[in-house]
Amino acid sequence: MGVSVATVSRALNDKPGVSAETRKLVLEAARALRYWPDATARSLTTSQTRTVLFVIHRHKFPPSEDPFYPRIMRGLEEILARDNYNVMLVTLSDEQLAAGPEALPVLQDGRADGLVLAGPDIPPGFVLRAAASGLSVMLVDNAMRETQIPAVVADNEGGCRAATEHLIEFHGHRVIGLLRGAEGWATSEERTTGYCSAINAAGLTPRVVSVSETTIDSGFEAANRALEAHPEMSAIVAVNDAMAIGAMRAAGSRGIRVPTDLAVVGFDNIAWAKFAEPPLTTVNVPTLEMGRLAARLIIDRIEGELTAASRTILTSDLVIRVSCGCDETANSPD
Amino acid sequence: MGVSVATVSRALNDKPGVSAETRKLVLEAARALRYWPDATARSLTTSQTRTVLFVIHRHKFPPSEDPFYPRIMRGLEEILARDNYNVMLVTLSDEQLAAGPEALPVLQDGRADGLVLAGPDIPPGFVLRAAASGLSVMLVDNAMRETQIPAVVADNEGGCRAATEHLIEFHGHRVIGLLRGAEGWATSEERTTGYCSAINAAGLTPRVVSVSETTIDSGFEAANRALEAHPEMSAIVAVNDAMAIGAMRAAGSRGIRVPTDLAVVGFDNIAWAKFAEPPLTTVNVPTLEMGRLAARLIIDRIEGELTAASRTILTSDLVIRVSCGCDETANSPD
DNA sequence: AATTTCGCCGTAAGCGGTTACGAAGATATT
DNA sequence: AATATCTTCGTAACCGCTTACGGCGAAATT
Repeated sequence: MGVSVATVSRALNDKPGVSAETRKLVLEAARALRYWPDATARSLTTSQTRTVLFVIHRHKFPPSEDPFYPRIMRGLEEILARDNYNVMLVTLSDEQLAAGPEALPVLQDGRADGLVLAGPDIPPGFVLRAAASGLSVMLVDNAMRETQIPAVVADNEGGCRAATEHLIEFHGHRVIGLLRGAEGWATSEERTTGYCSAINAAGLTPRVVSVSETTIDSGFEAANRALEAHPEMSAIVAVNDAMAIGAMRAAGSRGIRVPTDLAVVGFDNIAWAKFAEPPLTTVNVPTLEMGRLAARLIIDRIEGELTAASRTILTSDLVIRVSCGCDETANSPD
Repeated sequence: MGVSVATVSRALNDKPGVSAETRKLVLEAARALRYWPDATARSLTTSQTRTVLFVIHRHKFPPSEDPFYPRIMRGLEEILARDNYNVMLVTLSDEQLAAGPEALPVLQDGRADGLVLAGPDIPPGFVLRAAASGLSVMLVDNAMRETQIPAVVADNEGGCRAATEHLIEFHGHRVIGLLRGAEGWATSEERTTGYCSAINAAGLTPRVVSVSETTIDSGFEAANRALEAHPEMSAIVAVNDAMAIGAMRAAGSRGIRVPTDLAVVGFDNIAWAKFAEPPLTTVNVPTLEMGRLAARLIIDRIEGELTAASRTILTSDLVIRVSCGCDETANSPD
């Protein structure tokens, strides 16, 4: 009603310089006319888009057995949405990852304020160059110890140590095998470190079997190798749930009962661990929380309130189910 | 190198009116300077953002047991990215869904060219009003028969009919139960229809048990009810894999062996169906393809090449594993 | 009563592209 | 050689918003 665009802008953005009554008038008119300021035009002047990119290796976002990264993305979106930020999904092929961020228009054309790089498959060079290109960058489920990029990760080492300690101290196991993945995969390395530290602290001998993949089938195979090499083995820790389930199958096929004759512990607490036969004791990775935290941190970065590098380690706690020999009634929540 | 912005714009956009040599010069310069046209500014003039929103009920995106919708989103992203489109994740609460699209800035501030509404939880009113607001709209995994909105869905009826027919014709079952979900859930309704049509065509009697949820536990319970009511039942069809797994557990707890004494078939082909004990025969839902197809269709809509309403039904084919009594070697691929 | 101060608001520039329009040079037509 | 046509390219307006700046009237100060 005869009020200038400048005043409207100020009123809608809670900026000073508008009287209370005109502000109210503008707000009411905007509501009545269903008027929403154009995000594009706004971005052009403010040079902030209020969108962040969730960047991930194409093969790590589904198809995969467990919605690990989707859950992270969901946590991210949940918190970002609260602050009127949006999240775009960007899945990248090996070639794109190798070519680097400069070759990707999405990362270069000013479409986003920040990147959340998820998963350990993002090459260090990619991360560094992305960070150098002026965008706010966060890592999730990616260690990159060597860099200064802020990251949020699960406590892989602590979680695996806790699981191993539980087997030793609570159940009194003395021969405990570890089924681990390929060398170079940081997550597997860290979990192995946790296992070894618990084993060594108790004065026991590590029994480690490595396989290149971390699937049910490779867990099956690895468990068979472990049980053949050490028939006296009474417990197995696997670096992920798929391998643990494979290990339980291997035990079954050899007439070894879980948990009576063999305790099995996994890692990740995938959705189906609870429904395995028997329900699998595992280490929970708080994926939703990882996403939520990453959201908070990248918003702070984008808005310049946080500049220091940080490494946030979320605790991964043991979810006790029957496969480790505990009573089912002793279940921790979920 | 002494060339105007207009020429640069024309060269970069493959527009006519630029000589081949200047075009080459511009391209080279752009590459050398790592110059990318600003997406925001471009959007402002062209009034197209090249982004589409993947809208879904917050509880249907993970956390959930199976990455059903994430896989659809991935298929969507894959094809959209080819055409330089981007996809944003928007999860909505019940209240937001009820309030309607007008109340959501993301849908109103010109941030996107189109919406992909996924899952059956989007209220019809929401869909209609979203479509009326000028955005291109697509439905995925959502029937909405009554409307004119283009949709891509799985062939729930045909899939369930095929599964039931397989049990009747290939294995000769005569008493086949159906474990279905709550009334009003369209997917469950359609699958039930498919079951009934096969049963009726064979001159058999439908044996249907309804439960309000479709979880492993409710499948367990429903199967117990079905087996008690009809001890002669030799096969069970469940409207999803979780219930089918519950049914297999119920059989096990009653000393009924699967598939020897009871055949079980699920629906959805969730990731873990393959690893169930025994591996579950089920009906595959081509989630990736649904996403890919939705991408193609919404791009066509956005670019105005497609205006007619359409309903695309992707065939859901039977994945034969051992739980229906077939030999494991008869496996179809994945 | 004249002046200063201050709150409120409008005018206009600018964000970085795209594109209609017109100018200028090259080529074809007479 | 003069004119018409075509190609190539630059100038400037515009997209819808934010914000620096200045104007204006009311309140405060002298």
